[in-house]
Amino acid sequence: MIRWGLCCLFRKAPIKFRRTTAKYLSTLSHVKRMDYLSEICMYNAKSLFDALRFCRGNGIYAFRINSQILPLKTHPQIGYGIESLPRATEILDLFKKCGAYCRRHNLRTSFHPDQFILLSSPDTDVTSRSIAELQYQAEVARWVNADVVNIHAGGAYGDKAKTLERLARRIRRLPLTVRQRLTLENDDRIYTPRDLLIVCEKLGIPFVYDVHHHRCLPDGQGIEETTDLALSTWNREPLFHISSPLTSWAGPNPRKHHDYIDCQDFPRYWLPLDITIDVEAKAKELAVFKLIQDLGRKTRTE
DNA sequence: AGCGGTCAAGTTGAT
DNA sequence: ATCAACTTGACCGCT
Repeated sequence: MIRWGLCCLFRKAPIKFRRTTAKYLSTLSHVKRMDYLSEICMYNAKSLFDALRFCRGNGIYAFRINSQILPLKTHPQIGYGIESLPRATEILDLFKKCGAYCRRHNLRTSFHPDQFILLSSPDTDVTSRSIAELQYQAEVARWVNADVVNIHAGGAYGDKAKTLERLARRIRRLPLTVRQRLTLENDDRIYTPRDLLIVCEKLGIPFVYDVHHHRCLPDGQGIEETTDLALSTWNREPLFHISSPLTSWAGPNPRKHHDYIDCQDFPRYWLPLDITIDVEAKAKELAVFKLIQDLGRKTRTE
């Protein structure tokens, strides 16, 4: 059975997550700043519970948690520890309640730190900030029982092979809480599945296969072969990504995501697999519903 | 109440 | 050398 995954937000369901900016926070006194952050973190923890309840009620059993769930947690100037927020225990308990809910109802959660999180950079300031961010996301992952913190390999820095070696070294040295959850995903500009599968196999890190990125940046290996190789890197339920191009595959920028998934883009080979598939589409939960429906209709009429 | 400018971060590639 | 793209809604502050 496929476990369908929703990414971070909702199009129609009235569930929102709040954020703030470093600029605004820096205009507040320390006390006011901590109060404000506490309020947002509390709100987000409650929203996460709402999100999980919505997903469970609608047949969506995987949910990707936004990196900003605790906004600006590792910002170099205004970063903070959860324990220094007012009502920290209440916030923590809410997150742990989300974790218990996931365990009880077989929901899977994951994190996907964004493009600035780079373990492969030659700049050690960049990597140490990235490691701090990964530690924060892994910490929240522990509270909510998330088993994936998924990143890309980063830039080429003029030499992909050297960069991948540097990446492997940094991954080996990560704290266990991070490394146990870390996964690598192919991107649409630089690192293909073929590049990353080698690293993943070598390090025992699972590979998140994004077939849309693979189509944007092919490597001569087919979808079926890549799927099999990706599956073999997982010591738990595999996680894959699907999306469709905004305009068309022939258009100027097929990398941009569409509101929905064109079920022609969905690899038939994936249909019988026991995997999680995150649906990366701008119509969010509506896109998940539509894809499930379209695939059902299609397979019935064939 | 509504709208517009703005938002932590790095890297690449177009100009 | 500079700057948009990547991705992206939600925030604050001003009208």
